Amino acid sequence: MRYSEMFLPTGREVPSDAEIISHQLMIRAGLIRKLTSGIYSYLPLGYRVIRKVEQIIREEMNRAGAQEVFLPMVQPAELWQESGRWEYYGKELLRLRDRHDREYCLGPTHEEVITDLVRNDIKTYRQLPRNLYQIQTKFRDEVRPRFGVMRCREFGMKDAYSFDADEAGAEVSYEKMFAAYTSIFERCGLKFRPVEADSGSIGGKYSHEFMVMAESGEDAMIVCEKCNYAANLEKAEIARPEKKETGEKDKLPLESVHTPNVRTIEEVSAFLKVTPRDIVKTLIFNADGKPCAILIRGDQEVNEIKVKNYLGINELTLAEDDMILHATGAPRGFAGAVKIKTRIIADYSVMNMVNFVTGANKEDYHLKNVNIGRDFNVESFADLRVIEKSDTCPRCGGGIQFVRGIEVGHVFKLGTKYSKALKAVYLDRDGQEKIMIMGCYGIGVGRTVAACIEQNNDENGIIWPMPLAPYQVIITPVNVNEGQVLQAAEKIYKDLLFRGVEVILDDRDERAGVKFKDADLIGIPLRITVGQKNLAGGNVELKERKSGKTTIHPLQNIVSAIEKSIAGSINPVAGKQT
RNA sequence: CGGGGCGUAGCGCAGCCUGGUAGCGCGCCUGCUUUGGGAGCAGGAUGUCGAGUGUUCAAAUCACUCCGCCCCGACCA
Repeated sequence: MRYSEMFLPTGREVPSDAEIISHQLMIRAGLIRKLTSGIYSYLPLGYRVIRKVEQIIREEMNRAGAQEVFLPMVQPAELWQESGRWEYYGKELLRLRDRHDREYCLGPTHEEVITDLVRNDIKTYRQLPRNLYQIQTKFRDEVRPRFGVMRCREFGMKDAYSFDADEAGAEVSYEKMFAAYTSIFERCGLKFRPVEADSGSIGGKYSHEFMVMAESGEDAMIVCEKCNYAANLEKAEIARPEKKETGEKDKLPLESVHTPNVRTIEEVSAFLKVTPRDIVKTLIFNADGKPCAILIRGDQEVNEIKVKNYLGINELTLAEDDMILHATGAPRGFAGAVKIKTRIIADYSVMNMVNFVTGANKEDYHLKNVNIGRDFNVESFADLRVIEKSDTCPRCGGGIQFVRGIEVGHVFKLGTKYSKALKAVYLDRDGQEKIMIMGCYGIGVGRTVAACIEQNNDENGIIWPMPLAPYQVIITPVNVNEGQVLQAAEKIYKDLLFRGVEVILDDRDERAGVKFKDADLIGIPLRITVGQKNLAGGNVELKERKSGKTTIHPLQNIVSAIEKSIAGSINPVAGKQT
């Protein structure tokens, strides 16, 4: 493409509403423009990158045996009512009505549609397993879109769904997708890692998120320094400690202390001259409408997702004042496990505590020397807290590190959540009706592009890895008014086009500096500079965007040098297509 | 949904407090010079000042209402 004919508006100024580097660069390099909050247009350069990612996804999905479909974006309410998510999904689901006043939603994901499709046309185990995928625009009415295409409302996503006859088959499907995702992100040239994650509102048993490592990432995770355990902070497990028996004689007599207006952990520890580690924090939660007490050591934090999963409930919030009053008999700030009128679940952190401090369930009083077993009993001990720097790997006991990342892919084992609700059943070998086992697998396409920029940029702009680069080469004639220079550049341009290289010829009548700056900003991996000086010796200059290294090549060798460089930096599809 | 901020030329911003001719830089157009890292000089175009209502002789400026956008929080594949 000739630069002079391209729609490629680049900018020098950093847009005022772009916070993170990828957002700034995507606007400055003319990849995207915002239409309205959380909704973006992709310009030609940006769309080329999107298509590169999509193509890699297609190749790897096909190779894994998945088949591409294209599903509707507008979906009838009935289907969502059938799965129960019309009620459950909340405001993120954009609902609309047609001229007949019938209700629809814009698809934020496609479990319902795909399950409906499959249940109508798959009847026997002979037709299983199947894995169908699509690359579609999704709409989620995010509360707060931000970071450009990283968290937006309308976004491109690849979603795949697997249907299996049994658990063992579902496991195989999951493993295949896990492997395909690994190939996809490797081919994109990203530094990433799969981490164990909570499965969120999509539901299902367990899942892995594919995280692109980036400081600006919205997700926090921990990685083990020794083994390959890595997990989202929400999910990161904490090993059960060993139970130490305390002799009855070590338990000091229970004592009630007047603590006027002393409520928070900080206030209590200061008032009683103890550390937060000596206090057991009693949090009253509203668990699907019923109160539940969660005990945890005073210096630690409850992981609400763990609590939610442990209790197997839908909604968990900290209890309102009147629920606390009702459950404890005291206002907020004085809750304790002794004689409380709720279930009591304790985090492992309190399992071995002795002679600790708690609220007294009485206004302005706390208890000292409280002991489990003697003063109260807990229903069970469980892993309910947020992992901390001082914790160790739950698998191998090694040290852990806290890192941040961008979630670009997520693979779920859905089980029968949707197939059961929507009655996606088949007949097995024995003529028995069985429910299909599902899996679902997503990749954020736009987000992958943004994540790539987060990992590959410098003060001059984007540095595309070759597999995602919108163009592989840019030819920069230093001065288009010098006939020989332009002619030489045109010749190289035609030769490269002929060889199938994706190339831009910067034929604009601009000063060299402007062209260099633009070439760097839009991040084309290879730049051929054609200038009077080198040309006099029959040479041109090749500059690598990533390393900044320049090499001089005779005119007749430049095309082969380029082809060699490109071949060396594209990860081809391994193995044959199916 | 709660808190805060912003809306003035394509982009980045000043002007508003203290009402009276709408400005600056970049970009854009024309000409001349320049030509290996965002050139110089000269000339030029571009605005419902987010919208509406009110106060006033007079509103970008003051008041009220609405809309949009951004940030923090809550929420969230």
